[in-house]
Amino acid sequence: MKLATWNVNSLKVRLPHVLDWLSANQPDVLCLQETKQEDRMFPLGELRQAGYQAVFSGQKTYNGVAIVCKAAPAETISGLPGFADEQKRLLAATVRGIRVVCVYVPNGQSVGSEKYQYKLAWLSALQAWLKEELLRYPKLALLGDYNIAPEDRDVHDPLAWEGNVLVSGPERAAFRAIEQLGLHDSFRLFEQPEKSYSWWDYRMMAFRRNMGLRIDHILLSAPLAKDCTGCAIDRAPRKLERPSDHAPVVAELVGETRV
DNA sequence: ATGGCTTCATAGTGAAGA
Repeated sequence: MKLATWNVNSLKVRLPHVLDWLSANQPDVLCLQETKQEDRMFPLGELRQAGYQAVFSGQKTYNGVAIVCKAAPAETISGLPGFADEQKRLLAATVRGIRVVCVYVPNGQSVGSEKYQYKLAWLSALQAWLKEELLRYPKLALLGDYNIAPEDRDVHDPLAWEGNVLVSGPERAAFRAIEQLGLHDSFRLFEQPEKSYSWWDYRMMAFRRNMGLRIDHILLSAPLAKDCTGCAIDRAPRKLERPSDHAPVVAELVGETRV
């Protein structure tokens, strides 16, 4: 069982990359963020031809999430229950007995801004909802672009980034609060290369210089974490022409998890 | 260097991302 997440920064532009990546990697589930596409434009036909089904919640220009999967998705919900929000940032579906939650956490713009407050409020609502969702679905995976680098080792230059949005204390505290629900950062269950990142700025040749942040994560509840055999960031698509600024993250689970 | 790219909505630039 292979679970993956990828912020594609426009599914319209990145569809060829996504189709190639699906074909080469054959994940069971791929969560997408920043599809930036209304639902009526979603490329369901192309994905079906590649052997995938999908649920999606999109909008024009900004945000937008999708869960692409081989098996049928069930019990789909979109949006954070109890949190009024125009922005399409959350999608949950049950796939082969696993509750898959796909999130595009707000960026926050800058510490102290209105968008930063919205980010913290959103994360707080997410945490509260997850607490309930975990009671209903003990096998839960939370995948997405968290827009939080949890630790200094997830930041290429911690000093330069100190206190900045994506690394600030309150954001990291929100990340830890979610972990404390019993969700494990699958990437850190294993030994990893130094300076592992999932996002690099388009500017300054940041990718070539590996000036990145690890802000895309796959968190697993205990019953899934114990079956997790590996987690890796796939830098290959970031090297392509016209890449997304994010790389896919993949977690592998042993065994056939069924309802 | 408070920018550097990239995308989108637009039709010349501006917002937003991270």
